[in-house]
Amino acid sequence: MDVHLTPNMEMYLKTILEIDLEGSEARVKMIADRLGVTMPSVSGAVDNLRKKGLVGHNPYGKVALTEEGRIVALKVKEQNDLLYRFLREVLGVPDRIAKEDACTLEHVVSRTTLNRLSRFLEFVQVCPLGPGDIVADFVNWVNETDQARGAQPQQERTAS
Amino acid sequence: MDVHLTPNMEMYLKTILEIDLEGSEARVKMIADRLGVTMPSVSGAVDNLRKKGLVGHNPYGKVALTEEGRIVALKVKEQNDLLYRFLREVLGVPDRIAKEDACTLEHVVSRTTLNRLSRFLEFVQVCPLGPGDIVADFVNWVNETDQARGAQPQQERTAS
DNA sequence: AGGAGCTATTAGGCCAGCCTAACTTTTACC
DNA sequence: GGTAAAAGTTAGGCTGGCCTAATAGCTCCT
Repeated sequence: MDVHLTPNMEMYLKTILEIDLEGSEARVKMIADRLGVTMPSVSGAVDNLRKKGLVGHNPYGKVALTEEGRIVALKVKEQNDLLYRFLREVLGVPDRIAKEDACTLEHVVSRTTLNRLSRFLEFVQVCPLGPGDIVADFVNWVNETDQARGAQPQQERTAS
Repeated sequence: MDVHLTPNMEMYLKTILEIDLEGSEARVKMIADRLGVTMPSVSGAVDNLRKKGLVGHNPYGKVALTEEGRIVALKVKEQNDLLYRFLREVLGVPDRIAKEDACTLEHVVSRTTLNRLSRFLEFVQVCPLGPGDIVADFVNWVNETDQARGAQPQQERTAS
């Protein structure tokens, strides 16, 4: 019981969970469309996950998470949510980018760091140190310094 | 001039830079040892980078960054440093894990997020909002709540 | 100078993931 | 109920990255 999955396999699992949470049946085509891959790729991946006991699937049928698969998928989703919230709520990263980054990071960040991140989110929200809202302060500070730096634009727009 | 490299190629490049910064010649074996791969793997990677114009190398010779390779490698290293500092200094992640995570993340985090992260680091250090040191406060708060939660251990030690 | 031993390269194989093309099954509609 | 379209699978090929085994080149020491 410690399935170690590649990032891609985790993505398949998470996608199946998401479809499931929306109340739909996970079909190969649907998964393919969401992940932007072709159906044969999904067929292969599903077979892989089936062999690992994480999904149930008979040919031409729907794909369903097993008990264990669901646990793994939920863990991935949790990690995604945590990272997304941090990027959005603390760093103020634009929504689209926060989603993309969270989706990449969810597979590779250590448990330890995630736990710390979770604590940090809690911390800035409960904000047990008084009136100051750290996040708001950060946003204000960024805006102010952005203005002040108007002249010397740092290396924000990097050469491409 | 916008070489897009895989994470692995970036790692090779960064490793060569590091050896260089230590004042040594980058030899295939040295790179292999540092990255924990075999020499043939390095041979292949170096050839790859040479074809992209990022390193110079003639057979049985040393590997040296080109002008452009150096720029890319420095960028990667910068990203690593930034992430490492954030993990260590803000989140308080243990050193070894911070290094590992930074090394993974350096290749996959968006420029936007890195810029935000950089600003955040600046922010918590300049700490323009008064006496409170956010990081110290965070550490204290974690310790306090850790204690308070002694009974219900959360899900810290995850099943393995 | 010549051979031992280290360093490096080439050759060839494996795995994960993706693709297209071709085939099969299911579905849905007339 | 038969047939066309959609969904799914199988086959085969590609890339990146790693490995081992075998070969080739360097270096150094006697």
